[in-house]
Amino acid sequence: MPVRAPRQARSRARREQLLSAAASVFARRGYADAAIDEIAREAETSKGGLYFHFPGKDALLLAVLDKTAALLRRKVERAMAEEHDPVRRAEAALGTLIVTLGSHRTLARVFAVEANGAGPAFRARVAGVEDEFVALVKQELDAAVAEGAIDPIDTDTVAHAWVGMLNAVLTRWALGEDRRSIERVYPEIRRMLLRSVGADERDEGSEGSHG
Amino acid sequence: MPVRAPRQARSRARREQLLSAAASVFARRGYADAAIDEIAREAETSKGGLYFHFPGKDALLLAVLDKTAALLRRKVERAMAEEHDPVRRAEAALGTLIVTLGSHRTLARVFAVEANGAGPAFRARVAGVEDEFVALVKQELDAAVAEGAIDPIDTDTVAHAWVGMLNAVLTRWALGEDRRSIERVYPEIRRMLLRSVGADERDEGSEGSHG
Amino acid sequence: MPVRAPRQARSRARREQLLSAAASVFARRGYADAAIDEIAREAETSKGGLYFHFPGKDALLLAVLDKTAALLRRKVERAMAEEHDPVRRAEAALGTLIVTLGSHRTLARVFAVEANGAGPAFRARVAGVEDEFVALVKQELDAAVAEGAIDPIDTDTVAHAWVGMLNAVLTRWALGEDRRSIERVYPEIRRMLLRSVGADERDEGSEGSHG
Amino acid sequence: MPVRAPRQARSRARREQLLSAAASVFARRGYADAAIDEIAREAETSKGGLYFHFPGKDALLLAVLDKTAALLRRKVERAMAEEHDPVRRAEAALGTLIVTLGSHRTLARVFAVEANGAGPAFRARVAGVEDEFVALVKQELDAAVAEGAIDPIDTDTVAHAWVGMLNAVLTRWALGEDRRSIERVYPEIRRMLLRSVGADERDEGSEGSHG
DNA sequence: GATGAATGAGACTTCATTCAT
DNA sequence: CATGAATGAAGTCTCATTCAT
Repeated sequence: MPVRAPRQARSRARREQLLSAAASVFARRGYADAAIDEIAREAETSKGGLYFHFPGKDALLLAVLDKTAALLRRKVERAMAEEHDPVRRAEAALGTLIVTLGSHRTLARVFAVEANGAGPAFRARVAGVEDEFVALVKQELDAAVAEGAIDPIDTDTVAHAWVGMLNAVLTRWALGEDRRSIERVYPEIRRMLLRSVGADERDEGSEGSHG
Repeated sequence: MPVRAPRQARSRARREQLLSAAASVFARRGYADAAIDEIAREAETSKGGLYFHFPGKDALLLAVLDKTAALLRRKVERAMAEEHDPVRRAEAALGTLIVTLGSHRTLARVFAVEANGAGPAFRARVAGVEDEFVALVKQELDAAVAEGAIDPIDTDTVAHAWVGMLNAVLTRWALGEDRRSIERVYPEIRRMLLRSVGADERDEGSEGSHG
Repeated sequence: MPVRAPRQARSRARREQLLSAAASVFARRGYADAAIDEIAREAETSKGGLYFHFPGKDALLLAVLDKTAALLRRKVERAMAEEHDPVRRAEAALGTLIVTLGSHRTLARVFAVEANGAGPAFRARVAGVEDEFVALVKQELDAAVAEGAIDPIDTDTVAHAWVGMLNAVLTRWALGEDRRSIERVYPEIRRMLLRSVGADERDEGSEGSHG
Repeated sequence: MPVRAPRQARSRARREQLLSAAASVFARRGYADAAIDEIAREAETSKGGLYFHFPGKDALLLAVLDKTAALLRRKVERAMAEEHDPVRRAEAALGTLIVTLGSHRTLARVFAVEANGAGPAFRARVAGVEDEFVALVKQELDAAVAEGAIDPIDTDTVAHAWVGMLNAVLTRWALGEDRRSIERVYPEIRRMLLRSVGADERDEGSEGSHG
């Protein structure tokens, strides 16, 4: 079946084009003001073509969200696997989030901003992903507390707060209101976060391989 | 003209009704999905009546935002005036933000969530207000550093981070995804924040008068 | 309130205009091919104006159907009230149906043809009206049987058949495939129907006042 | 070319599959709401395949109509050939129509209902077929009048009325609003029709072989 | 012959805004 | 000041049809 493969490949490529165009338009105009027409045009296809691949505008946003989530998961997992110390693993997770979204401003904006203004279903999707990362962080904080590396704290609240703070930083940056490169700001943030749980931060120089 | 005063009063009352209805509908439906009709109905007036008081839907949201900002400013100023120690003043500002929005879920939601999904103009308005509070906090942190009360830090970044974290906490809560009362979570957050700048937190029992 | 009355009047007039335009377009194009745009244009208003009065295309058809049904009911009731003999009353009902729809080709077509091709909901509406008339006829046939005026028959089946035949005649005529005036054909049909139940048809000359 | 025959056979089989699927979907959804996709799926082929066999949706309906007409013609001719008495021949024609469509609810529905709501071209096709049967019936009625078997009547009108009534009965039944089996109702209808032309109906027991 | 991705015209519907009364 | 009917631009989505593979 020499026809199948190329067909599937083209189809998948179209899907990616559409997803990427959608992210771009959502980021530029906001979900509500994004026109299907514009997305189709930017993906160099037609409205009908778009609807062949996605059942509706909402599915498009959901797909962008899911794709972003998958990307984040992949990167974070890899980064955490390289560390063994709990605090460092937690910190690697957060740092990877920042670095990854920090290099995809479009995705960052859709993920951190537009999804929130687009209705409960989308918010829920993002919240679910956030919770995943909160759980990841909490797990490491628990381990760190257990082995006495940091002060005994309410790890759930702190994990939420850490992820929340990153979210806030990312949101600000994604909105273009923070001119400084996000990577430049992060070290100070990290120092703050570590200090907030009484973690020792002597030997940070050795890592810097997020992303 | 003895008629003037009551007329003005009625007019102002209408305005308030409309503002309150708008906040309520924006919070419930989101800005994009909020119908002018529904706002008018909830304010017990007509579409035409609404347009007499506000030139458009956007003006309505902007007005809600401004009203909320004024409320926050008022409360925060008052709370800060009661404290003299820089760290405590900073902390009073943040606590007041939390307590105030924490008791106006509707406003919190419009301010922290919907305004962000509604377009650049609205975001800018909110960002401006946030910056005010960042500046306020930074000013106190600078003073605290100067008098050696806390570690020497990048006060700008930390101020942003603090306000950002509060924003994240508020957003989460406003979206109804955090079941716990916001006041219950805040003490742990505050402890974290103070610790993150190396502030001493011995004597917290003495204050509790935010709001 | 000198404003109220004229406003309501104008509103009602618009509604009628729209209903009439809808009937006309539905008859001309068929329900599926009727464009809201065309109906609005023919009613000399705008698409939005139409949607202010009717929630959707379906409601428009339903309203036309209901209006037609009401018209038929009114006329038939009046005609039956003028007769006292059961067979004549039954016959008056059918004759009025014919004469009334026979002078409103547009309504006839919408009622007898388009409603059937437009989906179950519409069909059901028409079927309900048909059943009303079947019941009316059956009731008179039962009376006629009871007093020995006609042969003992399955009055239910016959009533259905009578109404069905009229429907068939009307449909044909409404579709424009029967060039003869419908009133011209009806006498022969009536004779047939009466004969089909063994009714005596001596003195028909005295009546002719349907309509 | 030994390949020709099987190829043609396969092609014809496809056509039949498509026709049958089309009838089924038209009956289920109505012509306007029937999706080419669904027809193709039900025929276990693809959209492109369908378009190879039929130039368009309309051709599909027309073909279903023609097929149905051919079926009816065949059955009616056969049934009429078995009778010699004019009235009986007329009656055989009608009875066969009822019995045949009565055992093909799908075809009945497409033929008697959907074709009417689908536009002039389709209506005309059905009307043409109806006229054929009207002519057939009229011819027999004329003969019956000529030999004095029935009253002198307007045979054209009566023939139209007879066919019309059958049509009404079939329509009702096809729409599923008449729960009784159509064969069960027919005898009473037939009695009515015969009586309506003054035909004697003593010896009905001998026939029952329509279909 | 078959497939299914792509097209694009056109449909319905929504809704912020206007304005005569 | 208020009302609510009217406007019309803009948007999402459907689907018969085409065509490269």
